[in-house]
Amino acid sequence: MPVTDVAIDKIKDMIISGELAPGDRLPKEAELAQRLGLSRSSLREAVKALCLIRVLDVRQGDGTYVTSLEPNLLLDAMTFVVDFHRDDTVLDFLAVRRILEPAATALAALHMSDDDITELGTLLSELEDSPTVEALVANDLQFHRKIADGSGNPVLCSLLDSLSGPTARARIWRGLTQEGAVAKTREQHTAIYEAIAAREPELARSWATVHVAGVEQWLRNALGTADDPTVPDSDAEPAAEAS
Amino acid sequence: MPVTDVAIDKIKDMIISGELAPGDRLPKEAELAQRLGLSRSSLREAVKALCLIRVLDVRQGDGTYVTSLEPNLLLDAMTFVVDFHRDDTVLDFLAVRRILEPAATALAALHMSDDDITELGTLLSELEDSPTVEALVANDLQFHRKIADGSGNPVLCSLLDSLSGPTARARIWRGLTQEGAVAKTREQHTAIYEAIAAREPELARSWATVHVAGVEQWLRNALGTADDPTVPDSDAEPAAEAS
DNA sequence: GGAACACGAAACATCCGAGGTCTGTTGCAG
DNA sequence: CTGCAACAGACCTCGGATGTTTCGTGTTCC
Repeated sequence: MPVTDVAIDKIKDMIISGELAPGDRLPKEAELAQRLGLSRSSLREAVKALCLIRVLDVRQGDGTYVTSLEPNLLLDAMTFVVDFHRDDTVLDFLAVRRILEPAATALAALHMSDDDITELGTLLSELEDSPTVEALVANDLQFHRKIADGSGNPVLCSLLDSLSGPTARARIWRGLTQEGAVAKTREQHTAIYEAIAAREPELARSWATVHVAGVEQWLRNALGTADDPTVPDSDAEPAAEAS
Repeated sequence: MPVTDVAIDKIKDMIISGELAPGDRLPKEAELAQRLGLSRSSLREAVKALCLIRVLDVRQGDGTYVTSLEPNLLLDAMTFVVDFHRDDTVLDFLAVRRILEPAATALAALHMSDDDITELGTLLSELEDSPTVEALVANDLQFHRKIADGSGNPVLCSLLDSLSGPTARARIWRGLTQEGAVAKTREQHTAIYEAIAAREPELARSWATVHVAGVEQWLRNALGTADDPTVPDSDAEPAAEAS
């Protein structure tokens, strides 16, 4: 195993074992390199990798620190990963979102504060009648994020946020607007909001299901998949991971 | 922005734009470094970071390649991230699993092949009466993974796999065995299996819910949280990241 | 003729040392 | 006490030298 990977594991262990707590500062490059038994160059590779997944945070002129390690921070790094996926796997991501979003919406109907619900309503009314695509995407993102946040579970919130990354969503919206489905989507958003405001978790869940399923259905058609929407290819699925 | 981060974005864009397809080989270090306008050292940091999240795969003596970019590969990197979380956030992860697992189980009842269901049953019968903790964890992991795989959605499968990482699960099992809950868990596993075999998605979903909720309940008590199980701390959540 | 071995080229792994840039602190002047 | 300037510490970037691994090629032996 390359020394860099060893260094990554060592640093990981130092954090998990508690030797390095969130917010702690790491020894300086030269010192840590000597302690782990490798050169500064190799150590920097390890640090950079841990930086990408938001475990470490380096500040030039200051030092290298362990981040807060909060779920939202670490899960946010997943957005980076989701960006790599192509159109043919977007449906799989959307299917997961179809599971999580209704659950989050139902939780939000139970746990959201009255103030947050008011803000949710404001968000809806802020949208103009003929918004730009950018405004639509931004508003849609905020709306769903606020609900996810209202579920009270930071992991669930971050996961949902990552699943429908800006990239994928922008592309979807671009297509939706071309078919004039904006009004329909807005109606559903309003219905979700009202269900949450009425503290009706099951109603909110149902509307969320309808909402996501609608997007899924549209996307499925747009991608040219004429299969039964409820039955993904079960037999046609090759056994991967063979080797 | 550091040149290394720029390089990461550049490489990312090359992949997303299709200039580099899955399985493609990157130009050699020196060449790519010159093309991106940085030194080999800095480029190596970028490559190492992309390597950690399984986007690139470097083989010494051969070259650097783009991985298959399949969901399971990329989501597997999340296991690394989950490892960093402490006990106080385990409940949040478990809550998400409580949402996903029943859905996956229901899907499995619909889509799993007869052969796979047979294997699932074999898995259950393979477990001895007084298994070691290691055997229990391994068996439990395989059981749930096989169901997740049977959902037909690779994203859902990988996500579930990451959520209940070996570390957290091992710790949970260690505790469960101490209270003699093994028999109960096995009964639930059997019930889930039978529901899937009977092609009863709703029954399978319910058993899965019961199963995960049981673990959640036990863990909540073990952690000493006497709060209302259905209401996470919504108001008590401090606004971190202030600075 | 085919297979095993030896050699060499290509590419990554690791290290080193020098110069640059940014940040936080310290000390002085107002 | 406040504001500015110089200083030291820490990370950033670079380019080259050397080691290690892999793959392809050509040769030799059976």
